[in-house]
Parts: sequence; structure tokens; C-alpha cells
Amino acid sequence: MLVTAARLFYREGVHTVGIDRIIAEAEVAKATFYKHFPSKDDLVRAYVTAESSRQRAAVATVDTGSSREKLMAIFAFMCEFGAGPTYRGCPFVNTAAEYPDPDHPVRQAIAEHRRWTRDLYRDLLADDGHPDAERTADILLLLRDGLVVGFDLDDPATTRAAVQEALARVLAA
Amino acid sequence: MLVTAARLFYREGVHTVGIDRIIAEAEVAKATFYKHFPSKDDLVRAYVTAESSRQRAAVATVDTGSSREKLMAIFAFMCEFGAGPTYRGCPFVNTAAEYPDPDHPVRQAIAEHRRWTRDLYRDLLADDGHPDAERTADILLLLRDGLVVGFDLDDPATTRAAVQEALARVLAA
DNA sequence: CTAAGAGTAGACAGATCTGTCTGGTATCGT
DNA sequence: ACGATACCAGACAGATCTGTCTACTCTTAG
Repeated sequence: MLVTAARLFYREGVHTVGIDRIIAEAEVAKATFYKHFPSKDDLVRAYVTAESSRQRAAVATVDTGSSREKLMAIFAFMCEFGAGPTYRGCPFVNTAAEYPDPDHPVRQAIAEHRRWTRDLYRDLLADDGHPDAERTADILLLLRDGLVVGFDLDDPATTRAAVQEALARVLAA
Repeated sequence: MLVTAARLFYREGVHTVGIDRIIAEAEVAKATFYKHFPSKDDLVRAYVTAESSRQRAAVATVDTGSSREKLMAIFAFMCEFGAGPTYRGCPFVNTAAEYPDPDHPVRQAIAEHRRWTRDLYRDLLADDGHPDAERTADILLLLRDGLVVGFDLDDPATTRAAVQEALARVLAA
């Protein structure tokens, strides 16, 4: 059910996919759905937090040597995934675009994932001995957002090359 | 009419704003609206191209000395605007998030604006004598996308500082 | 003066949206 | 065996969506 919703939300957007679509494709009764999720927004929030969990779990599996290599592996993976045919951009950025109110629970879930992402970068940089881990983490978050938008809207090969070169320049300092 | 639609689309998103809202706030009859725009998608496309024209015009007014200063002024302006209370992210990125199909006319209009943006960066860099204007322009586009997402979703002051530092590191090479 | 063009208000059609409710069926722990 | 719980299919309500249509008013050019 959540898996089906996630697939549809990611591929087609949140507002364009109705409850009827989801329960039909998940082969679930409407009453069952509304028992699990009191409203559609609850489902959207669950979608966001589930996606966040997925990404945290994915990062946890990356256990290549140093923190620097780990950081590089994370960006390499994002590039690899972004170049794939099913890529539709970042679920958090895309969903946020459909929720203008920053105080909305969905937006708060997104904000929380972004904080985790930034702190992940900072910790990896600090562990690698980077002299300015805080600011550089903010820059890597900028780069990450540019990455997800670029792979969605522009030529993947160009975006990949730009990301690699940008990483080199940003981390060289 | 287009101005009203642009305001609503930008503030609340494309799919959430209905035709009825637009004609009510624009104080226009429904038949009049459908005479000018055969369908809502036509209006959305007009919104995107109008926004593109606005940005091109805004860039044209920047006539500070060198190309380098011009580039800096453009990013400074984006930061200034992004820190404002009415900022809701990039209209192109946000709208693209609601149109998954890359072949859709709306997406094509967005793609065209992105090409213009990238070429603007490239021309300014080349005019400034940058040794790798092509690749650096791609990187600046990454940075731009990170900027618009960051100012929308994160702390503006942090994002501004990150953008400035990132610009310095990217252009230093 | 008049005919055409453009705008207005708003009813209407048909689809779709979220969310509720009814009634029937199956599973499972005790 | 039996009550609780969870599921099913689907009708339904009420709102809202896009887009069409009717009927009327106003302006303007010939």
C-alpha cells in the first residue's frame, strides 16, 4: 500500500495521484486504506518518512573505508541512480514543491530529512579532518540539490561531469 | 489575468489552483479566459514563458562593468530575492515537479529557459576569460538549482553564506 | 445606425476528488 | 464455538475540477 503510493507519488506527483488510483493499484479496499491513514496527507507524510528511512538505510550499507571515500560513494551513487531511466528527481524536493506551507507536517518531515542529510555530510567531512566541515556541508547540500534537479531536467552525462568537477573544486579548498 | 495566474501558481502551485480561483481573482468571465487560453495547460505554459521573459529582462538591466561583476550581481540578486519573505523557490523547478512528462509543452518551455540560463553563464564566463567556461557554466547551473531549493527549504542566512563560499571555490579554479 | 467583436455572469455537464458508510466475508486467539 | 478484528466491494455524499454554453451588455469601426 505504502509501496504502491510511493511509486505513484514519485512517478506522477502527489496531487495528480488520487486515493482511488492508489487503492486500485494496491488492490485494497477504501475502508482499509482510511483505517491505516486517516487522510491523504497522512499517507504523504508516511511516504516522505519512509523515503527518508530508505535513504538512511542505503547510506548505512555504504561501508567503504574512509569517510572521504564514503562521501564520494554517496555522490557517485546519486549520480548513478540519477542517470537511470526511472529517475524523476528528488522525492523531497518534488513533494515540497507541492506543499507551499512550511509549517505543514509534510514539509516538516522533509525539513527533518534535509537536516539529517546536511549533518551526514558534516560528520563525514569532520571525520575526514576537513578544516571547515560545517560550511562545506552546507555547500555539499547545495550541490546535492543541484544534482537532483539537474539529473531530472538536464542531460545526465553533462550533469554527472559537472557534479564530479564541482565536488573536486569544492573539496579542494 | 496572466499576472494573477502567475501570482497564484507561484505561491500555491499549479495543480492546487483551479481556473475558478484565477477568474475570480482576476475578475474576468470564464468565457473570456477560455478565449485567451484554450486550456489550463496553455495558461501554465504562458506562465512559464512569461516568467522566463521577466528573468531575461531583469538580467538585461544588470549593466555593471565587467562580465565577472555581472555574474556576481546575478547571484547576489538571487540571494537577495531568495531571502525575501515571499520566496517560494524557483517557478521553473517547482512547476517541473508537477509535470513528470519531459515531452510536455510545459516541460519544454522550462527546458528552454534552463538552456538560456546555462548559456548566459557560459557567455559571461567566456567573456571574462575563464579557461573552462563550458564546464564551469554547468557547475554554476548546479549551484543555481541548489540556491533556489535551499532558500525555499532551509535557513536563508546559511544558504546565502554557503552560496557565496561555493561561488568563490568554484570560480577560483 | 448597425453589425461585429469582446466582455460579463453564471448555469451546466461530466468527471474526479476526499472521505464516510453499509453490509458481507475471512481469519484468528481463546 | 465464538467474539473480535481485519479485510473486501462498492455505493454514496459533497465538494471541486475543467471546459462548454446561453443570454445579455458594451464598445467601436464602417
